[in-house]
Amino acid sequence: MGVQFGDIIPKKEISLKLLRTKSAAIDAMNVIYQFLSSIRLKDGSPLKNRSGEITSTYNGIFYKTIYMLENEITPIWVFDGKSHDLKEKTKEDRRKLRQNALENYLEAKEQDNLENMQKYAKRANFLDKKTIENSKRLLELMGVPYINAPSEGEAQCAELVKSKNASFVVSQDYDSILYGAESVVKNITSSNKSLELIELSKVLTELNVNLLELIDVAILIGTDYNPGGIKGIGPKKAFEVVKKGQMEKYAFEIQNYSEIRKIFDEPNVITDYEIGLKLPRKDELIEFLVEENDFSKERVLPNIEKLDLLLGNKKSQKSLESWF
DNA sequence: CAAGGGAA
DNA sequence: TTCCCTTGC
Repeated sequence: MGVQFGDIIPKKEISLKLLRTKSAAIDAMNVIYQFLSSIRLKDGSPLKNRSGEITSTYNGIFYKTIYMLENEITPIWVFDGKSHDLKEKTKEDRRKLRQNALENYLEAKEQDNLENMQKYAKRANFLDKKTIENSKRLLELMGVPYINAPSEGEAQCAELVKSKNASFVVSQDYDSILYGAESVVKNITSSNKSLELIELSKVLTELNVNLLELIDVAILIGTDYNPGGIKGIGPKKAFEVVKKGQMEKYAFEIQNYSEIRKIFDEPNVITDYEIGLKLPRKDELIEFLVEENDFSKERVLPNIEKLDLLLGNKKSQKSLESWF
């Protein structure tokens, strides 16, 4: 979900072309949940293989990866590790929301209410361990790198940008900038929706704060580690408080304030990882998609060939990561 | 969400 | 060619 900065954070529209030749650190969980809620049949049910296991996720990863490579963007998928203890409440809240949605879905189903079935099915996304493991396996077979973050994926994505192993983060949330990522891109899709670029340095200069102050703003509004933030304080007031140097007045009201600040300021990340592209393992890929998960062979084969071609060309060229 | 096919 | 809509598993 992330911090609700609202309209306060400056962003700009960009074209896909601007991202050409760059590497993207993808906040995998964020994107996978999007796949799960949007890749659906008419009745709102997700795609499944013959055993009833959900395959929308694999569909999304497969086609989005190819789409990015086609546009000369190198994806690096970053998966969450173990979340911080302080996130428990947020996780529990989300579980409840999903459970609620599931109950609403079942009720709509009983009433044969297709519209509500679609609506609630999209919110009742339960992701199991096996789906995550298989997602990683799929990327491996495709020859595309992924990283297991020790903790938050968004923090690891930010590390990749900071170390210039990626140029930007792909996520629908802004949180990566709090971890110090210079660039976050929202809405990388093939639809007409415009791409949105958020640049940390622009955010800081335009709002006239430093990163630590921005983190304080986020904590006042509410983060995953202190959901809800301080009652009565939204984005606008939060900036006022921080700019007037009044953070101390509120800090004591926030449980674990300094610990939360540290999560963003000194994120738990790794710096030793493998991000090279390989050639796809075609036969195993066909086996995974077609045999195990019932993708249509007719549709998958040309895409595997495309992937092979794209990666074959790409492996030789290495570009230095930076803007402009 | 992206691909694919048909309409514009 | 571009747009729109349906399908995918």
